[in-house]
Amino acid sequence: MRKRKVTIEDIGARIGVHWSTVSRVLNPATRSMVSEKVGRRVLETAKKLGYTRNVLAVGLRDGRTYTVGIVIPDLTNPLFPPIVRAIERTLQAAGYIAILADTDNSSSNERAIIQTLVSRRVDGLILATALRKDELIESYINDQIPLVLVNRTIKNDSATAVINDDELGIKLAFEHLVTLGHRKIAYLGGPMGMSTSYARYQAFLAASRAHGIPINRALVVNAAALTEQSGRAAVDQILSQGASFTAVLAANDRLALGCYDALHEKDLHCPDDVSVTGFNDMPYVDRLTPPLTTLHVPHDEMGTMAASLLLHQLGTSKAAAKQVRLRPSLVIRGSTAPPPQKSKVSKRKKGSRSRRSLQS
Amino acid sequence: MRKRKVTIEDIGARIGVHWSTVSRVLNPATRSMVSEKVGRRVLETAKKLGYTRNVLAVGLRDGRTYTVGIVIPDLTNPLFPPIVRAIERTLQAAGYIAILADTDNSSSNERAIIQTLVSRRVDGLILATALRKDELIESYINDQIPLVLVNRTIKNDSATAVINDDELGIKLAFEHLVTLGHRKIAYLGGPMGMSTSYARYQAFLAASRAHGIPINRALVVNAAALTEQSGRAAVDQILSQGASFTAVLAANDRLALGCYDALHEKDLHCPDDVSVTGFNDMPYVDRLTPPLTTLHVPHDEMGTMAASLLLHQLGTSKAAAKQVRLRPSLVIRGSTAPPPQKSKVSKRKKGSRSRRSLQS
DNA sequence: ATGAAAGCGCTAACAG
DNA sequence: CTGTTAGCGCTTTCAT
Repeated sequence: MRKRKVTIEDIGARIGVHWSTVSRVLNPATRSMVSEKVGRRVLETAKKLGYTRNVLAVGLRDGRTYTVGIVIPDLTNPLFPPIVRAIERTLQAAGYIAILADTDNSSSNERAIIQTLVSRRVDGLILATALRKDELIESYINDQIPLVLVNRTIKNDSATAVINDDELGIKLAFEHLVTLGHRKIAYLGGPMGMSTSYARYQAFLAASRAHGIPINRALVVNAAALTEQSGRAAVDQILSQGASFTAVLAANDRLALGCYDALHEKDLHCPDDVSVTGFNDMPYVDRLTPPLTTLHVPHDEMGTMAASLLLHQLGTSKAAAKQVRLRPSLVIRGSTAPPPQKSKVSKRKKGSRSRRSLQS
Repeated sequence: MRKRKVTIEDIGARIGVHWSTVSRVLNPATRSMVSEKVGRRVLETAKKLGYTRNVLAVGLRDGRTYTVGIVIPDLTNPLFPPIVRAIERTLQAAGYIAILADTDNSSSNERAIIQTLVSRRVDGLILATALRKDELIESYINDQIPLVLVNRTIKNDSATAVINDDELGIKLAFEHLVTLGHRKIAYLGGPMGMSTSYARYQAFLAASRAHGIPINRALVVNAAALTEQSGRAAVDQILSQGASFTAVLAANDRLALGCYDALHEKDLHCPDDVSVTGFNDMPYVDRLTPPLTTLHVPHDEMGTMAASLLLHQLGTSKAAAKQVRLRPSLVIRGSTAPPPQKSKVSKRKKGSRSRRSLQS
């Protein structure tokens, strides 16, 4: 920083040994090559002079930076901090550090950011930004850049990834609703370009079939973004179509929150009029009114696992792509209950009956 | 990464010019020294070969890494993501990147982490971990390490810092409560070792005096941590002492949440029985029941400002320590209301009257 | 306008 | 056991 840093040469000069000797002492692996007393003196003066090894020089020399880049869409999305934290912790324990970059949900940013990361010679990348069809990521895989995807993955399984078992999650939520007695279940999904949203949507369709519940297209919306705002808009849209439903299965907690808003505005009560489920178990959703029934995903484990997989790749030069799916668990809270005797939804709507016939 | 990266020497060899020429072309500042046509050819082949400049080598050579370290206590505390994000955005725009490190609220971790950061030759540090008496930070300041404190600061004003105007915040909250008619206001503070908690506590005392409200020690607790858990414990403690109050002024949103819990458990209703105010306006506190009245602090601006100040320090070699205080604004939501006609708090308690006499 | 070479701090291979 | 040296990739003087 400001004042010139002390180097191994400085400390060598100070006690009259060559800097290579100093280097040996300072390096655990080679410490044994040096005599006891010289070693001690080196260590002493190193401390006295306040020596800190220049990791850049080391990196330059042996082509590893012990640095990995973490790329996420948006740090203020409560989903990510726990993941990032776990990644970091794991990396730190292995002597690596993390450069965190936020793409602001823009893939043009993403390109530039990853470019920066690469030019800084990160040893590997952990990306939470994958799209199902993601040429950028595929090109990095082609370039043999060690890389692990987290939370979302790309279409073909060419990447190492740590994701949720989305099918299981939706299945659990669906079964929960059905067990409560729901048959008219609206689905609030996300952008089809994301593996999570896609898988959850497919799982919803599958679960409907499995339970012999015909799919009412008027009750299914895949929103353009996983935000409260688009969740709200989606529910408004469903409501405006007048088809009746007693539950909303949302593919994501934020969508579910948007659903809360839409219901609230229409004076519909959750869970008395409409049950709602989410996905992710974001921090603080247990403190909402009502507390959100949702799928808990093990964020910590997700981060830890992603970091471990990357570390593994960095160790063994050639590792096959590998997918890990973590099992979410259903957390039943206050937002789900048996359906009302008489559904309030679309009661006042004209034509709700004819719409309802779409169900078959 | 895996395959050897292409260097300026590679591209020079490819078109038969010396690498120093290539370097000149690639560097905007020296591009003009090179002939038009050579320049073009260099750029072309650079692109063709997929050249990415090795920032490590540059860093080693001219002693700057264009990297700054961000140290925060805990990324999963909703307070920090917005700040970190703003810091990052600002840094990125200036060609810097951020290494993020989480101390896990442990100052022994912190020491090691900053050590790591320093050994990686970060150009500067942004710390959100300051204690009022913080020898570690003081030593870094002595070492002339460019450094900016954010959110919290150290006792003497020797550090550059971006903090809240805590006094103003507490004053606003207090006035709000007084205006509603509250006179028996409990205070929920945090650890006195943190500048924020300290300042807010002092401000509470000052505000009480200013409004001629005697301080009832039984209504004032400075909790050991800024968590929901300790907030809850603190309110339990106040409640158990039996002194009556109609409002709780919490020094922090998480403490306020803990207060919600404690109240809820005792069947006390907010705001009908007890009003509650927080501080920070964390994400989602507007969605609680009741929505929390709190002090909004401009997290983005805080991050942006901190990054800018650091950037400034990195530019001009010698900058005087400078404090920036951002003004919080009161956001009135559903957790505050006029006091009840007859306070339910401590009604059932024996001896509450004698306790109350402590007020004078 | 371009080539040559020094040097940033470090590790490892090679010599004693 | 310890000293010498090359070289990681780059920028920048100094020559030409």
